[in-house]
Amino acid sequence: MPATPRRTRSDALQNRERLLEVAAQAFAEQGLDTAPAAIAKQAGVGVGTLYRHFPTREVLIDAAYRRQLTQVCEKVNDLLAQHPAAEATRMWMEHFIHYATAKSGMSEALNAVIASGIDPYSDSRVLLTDAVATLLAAGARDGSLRTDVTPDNVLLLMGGIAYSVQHGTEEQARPLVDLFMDALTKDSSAS
Amino acid sequence: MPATPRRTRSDALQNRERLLEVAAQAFAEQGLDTAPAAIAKQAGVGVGTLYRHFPTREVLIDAAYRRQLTQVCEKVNDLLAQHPAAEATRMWMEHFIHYATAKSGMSEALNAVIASGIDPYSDSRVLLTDAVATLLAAGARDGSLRTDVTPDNVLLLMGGIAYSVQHGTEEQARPLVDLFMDALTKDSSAS
DNA sequence: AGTAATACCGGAACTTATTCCGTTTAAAGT
DNA sequence: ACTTTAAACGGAATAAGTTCCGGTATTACT
Repeated sequence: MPATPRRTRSDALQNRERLLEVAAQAFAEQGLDTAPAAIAKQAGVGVGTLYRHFPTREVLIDAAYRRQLTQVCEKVNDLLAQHPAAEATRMWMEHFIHYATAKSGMSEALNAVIASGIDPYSDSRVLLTDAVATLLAAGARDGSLRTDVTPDNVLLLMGGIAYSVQHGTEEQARPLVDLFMDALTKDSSAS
Repeated sequence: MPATPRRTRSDALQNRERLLEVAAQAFAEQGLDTAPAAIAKQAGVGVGTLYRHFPTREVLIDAAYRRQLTQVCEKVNDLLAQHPAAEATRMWMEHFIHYATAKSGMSEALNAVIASGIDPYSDSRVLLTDAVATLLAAGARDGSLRTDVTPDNVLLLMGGIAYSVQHGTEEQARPLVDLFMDALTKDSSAS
């Protein structure tokens, strides 16, 4: 048994970084169904290398969009600092939707991440879940949001909205966000 | 130019029917990712025949689940005949969810159909849209449902719920249905 | 019934995604 | 500096999905 926790090779790190860069650009320009082989080639590595770093399409997408997603999720803290929970939530959802419409491929990516309950522990999913959890917790504290909803519930429905937006415009998503917010802000003593 | 609108060959019809039967069973037993080749083989035809009748996976799924979906959608009329619109809607949603949890593969199929805004004119999608539209219209008539929501909006969110149910239990879906119904029954004069 | 036209059939060929494995090369120890 | 070790590499091999085309069987017509 090799008890040598040898550290990661430097070329491996570089290749990984390169792949991520290329993938992010390729996804944005040509959509999520860009051929893995093409990405590998442009990054100057073999497909084997790509698959070793990112075993499935999902993992690659997840990693490629992580940075952007991080930005979206960080917005939560800013918003909560300046607005009551319910309002912050609405604003965040709109921010989220805006992002989904603005960045080509983003909503596809979001859905790939959100809808894949298969792997609830992907980094991006954790990121999103935490963001929503923070909002819900704040809502519970100031009493502006109902307490019988889980972050997963919210994410799932937001994924649905993002998906619909993908084929429509930001304006078309508005009614859905309104609808959803109405539901979230309703007194939680129902039923 | 052959102006002979020759009628469809009888063996073609039989094959199509056979494929549908086999596909429905295979999907139910082994999930939606059953290999096309396997379905074709069990139906005793070549893959070419399968693809001619059902050009994409979606079309096949759509066709295979049509009958079951029809049943679910027909329930709308029964429910509306005996209950006010809002209550009928809630009951129908629960029926829908129940179906999604009971029939293995059903929620996958539902999502394949609903989430594929790509082809808004698939037969099953029309079926579902009509069902929801009927409910919403009834709600508008008796004033129990808000009027600023489209059937597509509703379907999309129901798809999300169905998807979450796929990985959970019927009970876990309840809060989401409640949430959604709260939103739908809320006064539509908002904002 | 016999024949011509053509819709349909089956599976081979092609394409694209994923896995596997012999070779290379950076890292750690001498 | 040199050797050892195994992590990482590239691309060939495999698997799965989809298209294409030569052959066959059904229909419509005589």
